[in-house]
Amino acid sequence: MDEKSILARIKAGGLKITRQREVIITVLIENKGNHLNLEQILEKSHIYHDNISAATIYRNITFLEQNGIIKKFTGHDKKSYYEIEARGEAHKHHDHLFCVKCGEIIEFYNQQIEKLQQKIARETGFKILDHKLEIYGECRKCSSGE
Amino acid sequence: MDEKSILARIKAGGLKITRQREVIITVLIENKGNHLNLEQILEKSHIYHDNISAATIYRNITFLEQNGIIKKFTGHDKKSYYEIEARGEAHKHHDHLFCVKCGEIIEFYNQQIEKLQQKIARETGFKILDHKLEIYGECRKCSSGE
DNA sequence: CTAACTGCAAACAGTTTGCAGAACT
DNA sequence: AGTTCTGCAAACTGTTTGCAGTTAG
Repeated sequence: MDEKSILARIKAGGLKITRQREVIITVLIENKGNHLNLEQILEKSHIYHDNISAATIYRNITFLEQNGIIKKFTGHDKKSYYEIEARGEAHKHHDHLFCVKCGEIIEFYNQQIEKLQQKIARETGFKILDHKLEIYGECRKCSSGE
Repeated sequence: MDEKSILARIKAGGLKITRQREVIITVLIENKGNHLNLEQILEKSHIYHDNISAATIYRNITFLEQNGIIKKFTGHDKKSYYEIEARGEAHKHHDHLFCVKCGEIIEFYNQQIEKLQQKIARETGFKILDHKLEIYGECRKCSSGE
């Protein structure tokens, strides 16, 4: 999903294109594949625009999340992290490995795990809306030489 | 893990057995398999003891968590939930299904998913320390009749 | 022009902490 | 007695909200 179509989506929602919104989206796209918390978004946004407040970021992110443009998750540190959805039409869900030493976050996708979840849901009579698999450990770098 | 051995563990740590600690542990054991947040622990504790404060519960829970006696996780509602570890020696990890409508939490365990995670870790050079799989959806009751 | 948006500061919710008194051993 | 623990209230942190002024369309 590129900036243009996100802005189009915003307009379609009867909302306005503001400098702040553009900047936030730019920052998220530039960091596609990363996972940013408020501070980080704030910091990076200031490169493009002097004064963007936390409130504005939260408000915009809420909209983006509700429209499936970004995905939010809560880290061990109780902060929320945001990540832009790379998906085209085929929504390719992915999960995360967190390195507890250096903080690196690695994405992965495993079809079999996704399928097993569907199986569990069937057995339990559960209708899956979403899921989140987080693995914590040490990445290659940290567990070898440090 | 029963109340007796938990209390023994506390003593071994050079700590004292207080009425509040006993009550908290009793409550957690009575609700083995459930997942309680602060309010719930507080409420259930008052059945046994008039005046237990939130601070005391947090402080004790921190100790219990650090000693692997209970497990904590953060719900979508940003509250922390606690659950006593049922494990004997063979630590049987389990994961959770959350009903977004009624709030019910169902546990499950799937050996294949655990194995696939190990496989992913191998491929990524990652050393797994812990993991968490949370599935959100509607439980049987809520998705049928309501 | 006017409805939506923003920054600010105050409000919130969950959790943590300092302190003086209470309780375990 | 001496140390650890507790309740209380105040402090903290991340997030949300009300408001008056600003801006996009």
